[in-house]
Amino acid sequence: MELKTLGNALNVLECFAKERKHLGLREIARELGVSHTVIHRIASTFEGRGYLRRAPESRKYTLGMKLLEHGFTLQRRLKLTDLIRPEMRQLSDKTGESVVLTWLDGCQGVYVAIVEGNQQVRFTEELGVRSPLYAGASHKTMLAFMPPGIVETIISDIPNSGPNCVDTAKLRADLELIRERRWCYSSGEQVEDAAAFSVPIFNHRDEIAASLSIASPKFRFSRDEALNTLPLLRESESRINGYFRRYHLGGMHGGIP
Amino acid sequence: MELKTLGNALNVLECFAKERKHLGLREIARELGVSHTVIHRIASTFEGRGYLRRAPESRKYTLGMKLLEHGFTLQRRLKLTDLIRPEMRQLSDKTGESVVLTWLDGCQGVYVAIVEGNQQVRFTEELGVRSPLYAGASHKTMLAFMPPGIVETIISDIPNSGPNCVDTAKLRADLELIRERRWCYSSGEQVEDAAAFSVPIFNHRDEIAASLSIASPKFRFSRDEALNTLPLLRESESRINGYFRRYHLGGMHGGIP
DNA sequence: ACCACTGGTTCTGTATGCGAACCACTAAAG
DNA sequence: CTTTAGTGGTTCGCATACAGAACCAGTGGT
Repeated sequence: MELKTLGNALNVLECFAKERKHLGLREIARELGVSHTVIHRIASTFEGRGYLRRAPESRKYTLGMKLLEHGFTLQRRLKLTDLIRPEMRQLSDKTGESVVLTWLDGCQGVYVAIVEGNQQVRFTEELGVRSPLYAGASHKTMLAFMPPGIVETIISDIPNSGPNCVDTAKLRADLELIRERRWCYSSGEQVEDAAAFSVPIFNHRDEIAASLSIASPKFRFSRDEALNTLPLLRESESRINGYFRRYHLGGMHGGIP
Repeated sequence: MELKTLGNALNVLECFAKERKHLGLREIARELGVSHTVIHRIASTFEGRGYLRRAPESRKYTLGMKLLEHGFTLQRRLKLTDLIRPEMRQLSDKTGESVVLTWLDGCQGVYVAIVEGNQQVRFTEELGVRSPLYAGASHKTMLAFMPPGIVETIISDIPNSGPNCVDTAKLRADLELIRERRWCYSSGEQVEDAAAFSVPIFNHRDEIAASLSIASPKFRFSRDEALNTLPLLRESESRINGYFRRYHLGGMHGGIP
């Protein structure tokens, strides 16, 4: 990070990312541990440019529409709305389950598109959520196809104790299997009651770029039930892979943070 | 605008909003009329934080996923995905035409959600596009219900010659009619070959907040055909209005820029 | 080998942003 | 009613963090 002012400003913006909607000047200042005057200057600059706005009554700040605009530009650029989401919708209609596209960004996975199934009980997840690559079918599927050096670094960074601890030996075996089969099934790994079935998506340079998953409550999505959907999943996979190749989407799995 | 550095940084970000995907350092610098060193510092800060990223081959910069995240947060907060878009989908299915939600932001309208109709030829528009309030049914519908003082200011700011010139007398009459009927039909106004039929959406404080429109190629959407859809439109209007009230969405039509 | 680019780095003067102390205001507490 | 503890907003001197010229290193074209 180079520019301190800009860094501060982005910190401010990211305060709003968590579920808190409205924040006061001093509230932000306290959280970031800087003077409230700093925040004031940042916030009013943001406000003037539409990145933040203020609730008329409480006078607190909220995210502004400008960010929605940028988000839309990006969605358009990733061909999400016009190509990929319709394809996902088809798959969801055929299987009745939720379909998720997870994008590889640096060393994390981001849910960028979700089409929910038509069942009463169905898997659902918040868009834009980021998580590390070593848990859950959608994420491990991507990890498996990353360059070995980077995979090593990521694995060695996994906390080997505490709530998020992972058996790295088993993980390595999993990754090997995923590479072999080009799919991954997991149950109750990332989300307690959910199971997912994922296949990898590559970019035009054959680098791993994303993963496409069918996700479901685990009681009706055993490994066998998942495997039944493989032909349908493969069909969508190949079409989406086509889009990635044609439009040079994805890739650049970036350096290690 | 208070902070120069942050202002510069936002300018950089907005360079990418136009349809150009990849930009080089000096390219941006030239456009903004500042030293390329400035842009370099800004860009690398942004890159480190995920707001920009670089294409591995061309080494040029592009928008980063972080902006997608913020966009999603905002969409979630506006209840777009879970409540409003499904309602719009229903309306679109019933009418066969595209349905558009236009949000009031300051003194401009922003297209925040579009559900396209099922017809071969149909109205389509880019999400996130901003335009002034004095043209097009969706925008005039909002203008009509803004506080009279602000309406005056907006009208007096309309260029009264040139390509975007508007007959302000006629506009005033239109607005009067819209207030009376609570709907607005326009044809070929904002988009040459399109017609639109709009109703206003208010927030919990009964301030104008958005507009809901049916949009169609104008050859199959005459004024009479539009009026036929009024009952359906009203139904959706009232439900969406309910969401706006319940969740305190919209409003704060802000000051004059 | 040259030129015209590119992104990246260094260094210095000064513009610029920082922060303690200051308002003016509101809402709750005494 | 006054007090107090909040709030957002403002001021101003000082130190610093940023701007920009000049620089390097790399690349692709001629």
